[in-house]
Amino acid sequence: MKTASAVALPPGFRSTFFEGLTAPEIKVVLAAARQETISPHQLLQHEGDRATRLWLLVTGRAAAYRLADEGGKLFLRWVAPGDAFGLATILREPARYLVTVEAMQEASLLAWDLPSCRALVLRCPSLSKAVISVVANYLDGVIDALGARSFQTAEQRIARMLVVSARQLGRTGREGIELDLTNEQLAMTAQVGLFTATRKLSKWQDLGILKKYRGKIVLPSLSLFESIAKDR
Amino acid sequence: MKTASAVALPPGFRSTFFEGLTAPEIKVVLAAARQETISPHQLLQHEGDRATRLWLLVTGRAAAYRLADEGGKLFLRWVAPGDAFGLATILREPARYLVTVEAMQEASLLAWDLPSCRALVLRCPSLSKAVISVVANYLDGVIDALGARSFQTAEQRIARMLVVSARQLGRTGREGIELDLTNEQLAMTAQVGLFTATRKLSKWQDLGILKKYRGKIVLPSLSLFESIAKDR
DNA sequence: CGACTGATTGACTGCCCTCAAATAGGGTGG
DNA sequence: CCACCCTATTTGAGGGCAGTCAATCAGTCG
Repeated sequence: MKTASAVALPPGFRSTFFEGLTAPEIKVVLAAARQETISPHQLLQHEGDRATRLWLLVTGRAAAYRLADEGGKLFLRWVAPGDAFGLATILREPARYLVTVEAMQEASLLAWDLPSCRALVLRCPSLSKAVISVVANYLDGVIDALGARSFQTAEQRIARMLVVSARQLGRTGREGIELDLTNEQLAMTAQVGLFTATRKLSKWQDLGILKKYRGKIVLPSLSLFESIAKDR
Repeated sequence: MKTASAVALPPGFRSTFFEGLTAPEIKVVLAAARQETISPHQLLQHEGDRATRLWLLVTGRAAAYRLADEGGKLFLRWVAPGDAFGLATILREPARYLVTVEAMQEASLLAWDLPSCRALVLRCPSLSKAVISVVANYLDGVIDALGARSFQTAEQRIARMLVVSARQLGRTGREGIELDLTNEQLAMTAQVGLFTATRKLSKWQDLGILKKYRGKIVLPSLSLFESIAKDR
């Protein structure tokens, strides 16, 4: 039986969110989804708001962060295609979003509203486990970030963030992995001052281990930065 | 029908882990538990090990941390009576503990092994939601810690940790809230050098807003430290 | 009364943040 | 095609928070 809203996924689309679900379960989940589109700088969810939507990013890019008291943003992680968020929607009644998620590029996503989530969680018992998996993953990532912030130097954190970002949103170009990041964005994600980030990048460019363009960084080799991030 | 191992809980024992479960469900869960005891400095779980046990702390105190590369410990949170951990055990097969949990005092706990967890999760659908709640809670706490590390001064972090610790493991004495913490422990939990912690505590003692003894801190008023932690 | 662990204080160092000012890239409109 | 603007980037100088080292003191327990 066909559903009225046939969801179109890009060929080869994979999501860890679906791992652990059976094929029929995935079909049921997809059938309940609505497809949406969003523009850069728009908020997908705002921390503290009531959780009424579960999302799965299909294409594009978003960032999850928490707002600090004085207007600062505490970057938490990139949201890449295949990543789910708004998971608080699964919980029982009084659930609120933990973080704010903002689109960085034109993005398309799947969305499930509150009634759909409640229905799905009853029909697919594995769904809860999938959610636990994803949340545990986020937790792991944030703990890593905390460790980096506590035990690593600014240089190491920047190198680490280059590696992490490259894996999540890097394109493979002819000179190496291309990253669409401004110095300011990199600084924010690596928990480092803007000027510190600029200095380190300049130094690395002088050393010839990366190339910089306006709003773009090209890394010929990731392993170099992996060792900078770990060592010492 | 009575179970062979009747679990004895202290009067008035409450756990957020049980919120959202119905009374019969709680009974089923408790019936499957084994009661255990552990001594200070013993590890309840070790990060990276296969998750084979789900725990609920009944009495005593434990600490969750992650081991850094060079032997350092990244403190994550206190584990107080009513707190559950080892939640990775609920997940499907290849689950590993995310963090290390160490008993700080003589502690008694409830434990569920892998088969019990699998059985329980089938019998109690709400159990998964309870686990998600708890993990989300941990995530929230770690994000807070990351924000503190990024945006707050050493002094603010120490004040914050005094408040957090007082809430979780403070006793009410005649002079105020008593905390069994050494300077070194406080420094570790607040992500601050030992000497920095000592200096701030001395300063506060000179100001008369707290009293120190060997291995013990007494806070007449929490709100003072709340404002120190937030302000600026 | 030793021995050990925890606490204290001072002096020094250094990483990294802040501020100021100038430069360069890339797109737009005339 | 060029002038212009806005934003991203670069570089230098300075300063402060807090971490490190060293040495001493104090409390507790055997």
